[in-house]
Amino acid sequence: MANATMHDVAKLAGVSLATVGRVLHQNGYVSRENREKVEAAVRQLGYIPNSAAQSLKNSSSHMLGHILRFSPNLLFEQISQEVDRAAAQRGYSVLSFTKYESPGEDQRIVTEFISRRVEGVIITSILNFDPALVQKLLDAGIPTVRIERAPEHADRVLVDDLQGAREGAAALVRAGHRDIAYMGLGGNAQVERLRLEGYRQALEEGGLPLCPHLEQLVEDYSPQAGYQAMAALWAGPRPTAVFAAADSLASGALQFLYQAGARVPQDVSFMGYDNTLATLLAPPLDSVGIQAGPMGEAAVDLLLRRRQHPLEPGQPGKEILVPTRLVSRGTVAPSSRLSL
Amino acid sequence: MANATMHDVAKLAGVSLATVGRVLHQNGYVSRENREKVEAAVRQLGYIPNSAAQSLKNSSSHMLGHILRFSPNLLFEQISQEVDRAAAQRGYSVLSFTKYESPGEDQRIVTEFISRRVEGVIITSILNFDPALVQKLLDAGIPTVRIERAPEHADRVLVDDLQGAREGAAALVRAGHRDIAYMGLGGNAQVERLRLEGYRQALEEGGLPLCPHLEQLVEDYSPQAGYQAMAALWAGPRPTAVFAAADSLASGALQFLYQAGARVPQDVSFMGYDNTLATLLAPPLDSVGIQAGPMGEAAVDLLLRRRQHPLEPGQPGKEILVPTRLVSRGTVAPSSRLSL
DNA sequence: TTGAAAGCGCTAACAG
DNA sequence: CTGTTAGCGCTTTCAA
Repeated sequence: MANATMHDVAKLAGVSLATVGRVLHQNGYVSRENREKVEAAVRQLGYIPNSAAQSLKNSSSHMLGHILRFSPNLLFEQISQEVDRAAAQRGYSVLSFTKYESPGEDQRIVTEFISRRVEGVIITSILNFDPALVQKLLDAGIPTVRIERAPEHADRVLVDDLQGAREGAAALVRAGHRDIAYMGLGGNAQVERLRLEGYRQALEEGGLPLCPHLEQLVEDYSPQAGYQAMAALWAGPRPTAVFAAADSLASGALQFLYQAGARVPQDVSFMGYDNTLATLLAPPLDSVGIQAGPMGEAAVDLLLRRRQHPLEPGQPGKEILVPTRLVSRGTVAPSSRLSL
Repeated sequence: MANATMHDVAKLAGVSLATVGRVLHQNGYVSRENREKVEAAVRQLGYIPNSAAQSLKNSSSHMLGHILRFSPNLLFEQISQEVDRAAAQRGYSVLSFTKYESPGEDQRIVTEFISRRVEGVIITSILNFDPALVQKLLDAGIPTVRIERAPEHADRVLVDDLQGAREGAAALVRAGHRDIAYMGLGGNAQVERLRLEGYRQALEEGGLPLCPHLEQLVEDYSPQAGYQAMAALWAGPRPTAVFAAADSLASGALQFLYQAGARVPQDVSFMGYDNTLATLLAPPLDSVGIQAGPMGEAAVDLLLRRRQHPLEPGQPGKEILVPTRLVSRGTVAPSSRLSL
């Protein structure tokens, strides 16, 4: 029942603990004969090292921690997968916690990470994660990296939202649209500011005026918010194209258009953002893709590299900017509205 | 930098290790005076126990393992969240692995679980997970529970798919539809058999004939498959209602209908299954909801209970059937086709 | 009511 | 080339 230990292996092979250790770690000299005896014993017993003992001895757990929050789109789930995969490839396992809004939650998670002696922590898209607790991790010698929403001073992996949004809106401009609406989150968090700014830059670069009534700023990324925003746009002077700063908003916007009987792209062109739900919607949407794979890899690498060169207090953190990738599926059509 | 140990606490408090232990575990007798000294020292040092040492000593890791596979819908992500949450509430952390199809993957994951001495493993919706490896877990004294796809003999948490599908199709029957199509996965895995069977039962109970050409069996749960299935249905004698055995299939079906210019529910009523994407689609879909919360809880509880009463070899595993919950959003309309 | 001490399984320095 | 040994940090028995 209980697992075999190195001791059992040594006894069965008729050698000492140290010899077993040498074979297992392939270091030091071991006679061919003993090596084979040990290998046979390992196989026969199905010996698997006890990682608690290893952790204790080496003070290294080979685990990373990941904190994220549930969200209405699939992006964080994707990032979670990719973080796990990247970690696995580097011999690490990931302890994930989904943060819920319950008092003491942050505290509990951080304590758990410290207790488990994780070797790094990834915080995905939670700007306000209690800074004192992040500091507590750093004090415990645990490097921390942020994905997507991050304070300036932290190590972080960000989406190139300015460029991404610019590219998304530019595609609409290039198709000849002049009345291009934007829907996205309000507030002045960096992510939202950059997406809006990218949209505006694209319009200006296309020689188009910015119309406040075409900028719908909503309160959250729910489909409902997208629905409302689209309803508002449809009531006023109608745009011929819409750029939604998240596929989840696009989802709601399409629900409104469906109900209103307007068709995409015949009646209005559409561009989404993040490329998570895009393939699931009707019609499948053009969307500015966020690349979860590279982000997960970058985060894990940054963390592991910090083990050699810890972030000195006061030093600015390292920022890795991951480019977006626009995917076209036919919801951007040439503008049919006469422009002269 | 490195964390304080019990030793540090003892020294600072001027007592022995054993006394610190007593305070920490609230057992044994400790004088009020010493208790307060220890508590003060713990606070001052920010002492957090090293769980590797605890695991080693207690041979119990307070971790569970979870294996799941990436899927095109959101169900498994939901289950993953709920498993994590249920485990956290019971003082356990979860080590999750997403299984990719790469050789040696199963082996690697199981070895990792045994090495970490997880106290139970949840396998979500992977019927063919190498049985020899599951046996290896059991041999190592690690109980295992399956979610959604499970061999008969295993402890398992299943969706009541027969009842769920019956209820979903029955809603269409009640609305007066006589030509109700089904789209779902072929093959004879239990999940798929039961959903199809539920659909058929509902039709029979409504006195409707079963028409083979209305049963579209596809190869996978992708939107593309749903699209194709809907195209096939739309080409033949058209149904007035469609029951999709997964929201991801519904997603593709709606894409086809959108393109074909048919409207839901005016031209065809629609019922989805699993209720994951339903709120994101246009129009938001009626769907038979799978309850990830109760499933996650049941799985964790089953696992933890097995620590007291291990599953004897030969004994049949325990099965927990979680009911579905139909959610209406207006895509089932009365049939307009004359029935007499 | 308290402390000393053994040992969980593993690693690695040291002595042969 | 091989074996002995001292811990890593914690729990718990035993003796005081």
